[in-house]
Amino acid sequence: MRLSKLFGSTLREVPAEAEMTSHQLLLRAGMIRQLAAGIYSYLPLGWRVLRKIEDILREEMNAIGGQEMRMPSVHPAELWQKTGRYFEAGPVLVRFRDRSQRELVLGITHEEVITDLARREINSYRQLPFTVYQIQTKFRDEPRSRGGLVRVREFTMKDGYSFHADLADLDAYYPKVYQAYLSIFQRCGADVLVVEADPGLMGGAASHEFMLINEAGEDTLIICDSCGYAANADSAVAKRKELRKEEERSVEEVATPGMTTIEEVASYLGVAPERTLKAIFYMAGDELVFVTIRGDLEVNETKMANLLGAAELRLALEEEVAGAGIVPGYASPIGQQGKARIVADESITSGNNFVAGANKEGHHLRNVNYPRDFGVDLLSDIAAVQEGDPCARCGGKLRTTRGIELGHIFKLGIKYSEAFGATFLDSEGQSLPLVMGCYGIGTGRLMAAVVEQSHDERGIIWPVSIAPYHIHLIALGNSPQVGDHAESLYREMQAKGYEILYDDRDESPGVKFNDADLIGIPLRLTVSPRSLQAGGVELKLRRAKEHEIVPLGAVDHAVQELLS
RNA sequence: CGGGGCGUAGCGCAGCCAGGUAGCGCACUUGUAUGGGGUACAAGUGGUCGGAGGUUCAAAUCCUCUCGCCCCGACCA
Repeated sequence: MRLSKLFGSTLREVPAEAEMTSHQLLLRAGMIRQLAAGIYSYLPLGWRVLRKIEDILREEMNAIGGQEMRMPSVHPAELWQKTGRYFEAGPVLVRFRDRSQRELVLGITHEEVITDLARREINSYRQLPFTVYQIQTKFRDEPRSRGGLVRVREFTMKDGYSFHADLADLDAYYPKVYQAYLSIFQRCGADVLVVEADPGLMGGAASHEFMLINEAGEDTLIICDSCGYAANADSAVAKRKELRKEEERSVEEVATPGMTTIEEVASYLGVAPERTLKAIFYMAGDELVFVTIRGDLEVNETKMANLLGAAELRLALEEEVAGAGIVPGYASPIGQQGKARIVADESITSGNNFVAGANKEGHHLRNVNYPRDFGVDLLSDIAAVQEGDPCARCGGKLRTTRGIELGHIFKLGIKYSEAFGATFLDSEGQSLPLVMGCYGIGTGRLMAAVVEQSHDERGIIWPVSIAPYHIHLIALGNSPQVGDHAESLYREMQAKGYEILYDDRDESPGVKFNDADLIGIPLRLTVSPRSLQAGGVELKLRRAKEHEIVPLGAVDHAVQELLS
């Protein structure tokens, strides 16, 4: 490709809307352009990168038995109503009507469509197991897109689905996908950390996320350096600090005028925060939920939402709390049955003689004990893991970091097959639901992640595997000799099968070098009067500092060596 | 959805407070010179100032409404 003819140009200045490094570089290098919030065009250079990522995805998915197929992006709403996700998904799912008033949605993922297909196509255990996948456009009307390609509304996703006769077979297949994913990310040049994750709206028993460690990432990760435990903060668990149990004393009311926060109450009464019970109120849909947790801990809202099976969860307003007959700031878990659903973190069992609210303005209670003094509707682990907490597995110190989710794999189980009645007959003639797994990777986000990880102050540094071209050929000066050599080198390398971008523009050396560094093609060849005088062509790897001069006849060999 | 910021030429910005018929840098076009890290000089092209309404003799500038974009948070398959 001749740079003089390439559609899409490099930008000297950073567009004002770009904050994240990958966003800035992809825009500046002429790879992508924004059309609307979270909606991007891929220019020829960016598109080549994306297609190379797709090719790697295909190879790796095919290698584990995946069959590529393609499903539509517009779905009948009915399909989504069957699983209930029509309502659970909320405004992220775009809904509209066609000319005959049929309700339609834009697919945010394809469990519904594939399960509906499987229901029709699969009758017998003899057809199992199988895996299908597609590389297809999704539209999710995100509350907020951000960071260029990191979080967009329209995006391309590789989504795969496997179907099994039983859970054991899914369990046996799942690690193969896991390995294939590791291989995909490694080949694309993205260093990932696999973490245990929260399946969320997808449902199912277990899931793993493949995360790129990055400060600008949207997810908080919990990591144990001593045993290797790694989890998304939304599902991470830690060992709880057990408090010394004292002899249970009887409940005693104390005046705490104006003290409504744990810090105020604890210091006023001279007790440690972990010797108090915190009360937090949520609205799950339109139900008021009273959460009680040890004073030194925080609630993890994702764990909460999962526990309650709530699609929508938000902090309750003070009026909503007061309206239920509970005194905000002095709420007590005692005697609240019927006013709200009472949810407790397991930490309330880890100590006793707690300070809690008295449900009376300006008063708290000492020596509150569970279950002696109050009952709860649900008792579970809903505490957020914090930096420095002890690891649940080995007791080591947990640390937190941020990450970008590049891939997510789920053991779905029978959630969808049950909803659709997707069953098969086993060898004994018994009708059973199909057991499913699903596996997703966002291609554009992966592209952005590689840039996040692999760049310097001058621009992108593509790995050979997904670089838009292998070679960036630069001709300097306007001497006919240079021009002729560059032209014939361009043709020769093209004929040998190299993907080569030839900067044939009449630009100054500085412009050409800077553009080459910005675009980030792995190998740069320079032909100039100076290089010819030195004996040939200058070769330089984008990631290297030094260059070498190679005679014209030996370029092919040297290139082959450098690119492998 | 809550908080903050910004919409003026393809990109980056000034002008707005104190209304008077739009400017700078880069890019682009042409020419000359230059030719190893965004080269110099000269001459040019390009904008209904996001949109609508209002105030005024006069609106990029003041007022009202509206649309869009970014950042933080909420949310996140």
